[in-house]
Parts: sequence; structure tokens; C-alpha cells
Amino acid sequence: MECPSRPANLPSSRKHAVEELLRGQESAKKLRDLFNALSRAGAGGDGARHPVSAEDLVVNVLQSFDNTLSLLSRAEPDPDEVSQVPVKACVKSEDSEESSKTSVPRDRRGCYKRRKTSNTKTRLDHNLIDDGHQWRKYGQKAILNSEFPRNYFRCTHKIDQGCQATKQVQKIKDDPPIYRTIYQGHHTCKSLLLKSPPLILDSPSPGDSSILVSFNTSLTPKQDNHNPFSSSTFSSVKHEQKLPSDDDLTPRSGCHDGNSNSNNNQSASSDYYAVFESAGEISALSSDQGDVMSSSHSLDLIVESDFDDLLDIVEC
DNA sequence: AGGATTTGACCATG
DNA sequence: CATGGTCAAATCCT
Repeated sequence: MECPSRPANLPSSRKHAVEELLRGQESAKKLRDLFNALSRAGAGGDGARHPVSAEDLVVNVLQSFDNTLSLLSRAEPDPDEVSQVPVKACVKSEDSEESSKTSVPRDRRGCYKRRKTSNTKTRLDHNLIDDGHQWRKYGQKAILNSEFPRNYFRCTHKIDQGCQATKQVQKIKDDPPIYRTIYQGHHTCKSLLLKSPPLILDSPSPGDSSILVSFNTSLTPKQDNHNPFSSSTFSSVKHEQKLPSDDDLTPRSGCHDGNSNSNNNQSASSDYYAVFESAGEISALSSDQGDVMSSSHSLDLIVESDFDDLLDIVEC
């Protein structure tokens, strides 16, 4: 993220947004300290020693998100928002003439509206984790200046439930491996709700700007052949078996045997990842090979990193 | 056989 | 025009 700009240069609405985020960040830090103190003090209920209660802080954090989001959403119409929906509108039916254009009249390949970046979450992690959803790969593309191809996934329930969630996974570094996952859209499918009922702190205000801070610990107790791109790391249940094992991300049936554990080297070290979602919801998942982090700990880690990301992006 | 992935083609966007 | 995102036929896997 190279955006050296400072809040000073920003339009006032953005400045306010940044200030809000800073305030929230501050609260998140205090929250972290509070949790630290609590865990040190054991069950002593010493949280009372802190001038502010955890609840206040949480409310504060959520309030900040709320304010920020309304600021941002009012400040800029954000043309990008418009084409958020996968407008595959360009059904080539109006193309009785269109078809004459280049032949290959019947198929609709490439007939889509490119999504803009709104409503996305980006996260980086050292290994690929099951995020609790079922994904189906629908494409892979070599990306300019990227050593590794990008893989495109959509929710398995896109067809039966119309779920519009998609994600892109790309290895961005090899040693140690770092993967960037970009989530787009929200799951509207049911499996989502069933599978990952994360802890959700909802903003007090019921508006549509509701903030969601969520996390869940690793959802997949056993699965793990440790192949970074194997089905289990990505999705659950069915065999969404592949995600290529390496740069190529395309092992054939590679999760059961041979290379299954090849990749798991040191990955165990704390795998927390920052998540940023640009359009009105902030959420984060915390995961690890096991269940290392306590929920409170991971929560404030995530909240903090969210703020950092938010600040980066807002300031850009 | 049914469902998932691969892969080349297509096209919107910048 | 180059690039990236999606589609869908072909192929593979269970």
C-alpha cells in the first residue's frame, strides 16, 4: 500500500472519516489493553480497574465505524458503487446483429460487467484457510507483473441460491508463501449461516450502516491435508478439490496423498490476517491451524488491523 | 453419470 | 490496445 498521503490533504469529509477511524483505533487499543489486563488478572474481575468498561469501548468502536461509514457514503457518490452488481446484463440477445459481428454467436463468454472494487474484503495470510464457505473455481488468469496466477472462485450456491459472493485468490509471494484473497459480495446462501455463525457485535444503530465485527476460530477441526490450495483449505464439504498447489495452483487430485502435507511447513505461526471491506461492513476472521487465539485476543488484533487498513485506504 | 475444474475465448474497462 | 473478469465447452474426478 503505497499511499503516503496525509489526512491533511484530504477533503474534509475524508478528514473526518480519518479522525473517526483514529478514534476507533484508539478505543480498540484500549480494548486490547483491557483484555490483556483481564487475562493477566485471571478471573478476578479486575477489568473494573480500568477507567472505561469493555462495553463502552466496543460501543465506541462501533460508533466510530458507523460515523465513518456514513461520512464516507455521503461524501462521495462513489461511481464505483454503481456497477457492483454483476450485471451480466449484456445478454447477447439483442444481437441478432451482434452475432454477425464475429461469429461464435451463441455463447456469451465474456459477457459481463466488470466489477468494481466496492464491497470487497482483502486479506493476506500465510496459508489458505477454510473460510467456511463452499467455493467453486471458475477461472484462472495470469496477471501482469505477477509471478503467480490469480484464481477466481464463486460461491457454490450461486446457481441454486443466487449467492453472488466471489473471491479471488492469488499467491503473491512464495517463500514464505503469502496469499491474497479478495472477497467480493456477500453470501446470501444458507450454508453460510449454518456454517459460520461468528461472533457478531452489531452496531447499536439499526441503520443500514450497521457495522459488523466478526471473527471465528478455525472452523475446520480436522480437515487439512495441508495442501494450501486443496479443497479443504478453501471450502468445506464437497470436493472443491483444487486449488492448485503452487504457482500453478493446479494439482490434479492432489489432496489425498503424496504432497498432501508438503506445504505446511512453518505455516503454523500465528496466522491472523487483516481484513478490509470497503462497503459498509467490517469483518474479520481469525484462524489458525488450531485454535490458538482466544477469542478476545484475536478480536482486538483484528479490530486494530482493520483500522490500520481502513486508514490506509481512506487516506489514499 | 454427475459435478467440479481447466482453459481458451470473449469483452468491458482504462 | 492491454489487461483482467467471466463464460462455457472440454476434460477430469469420484
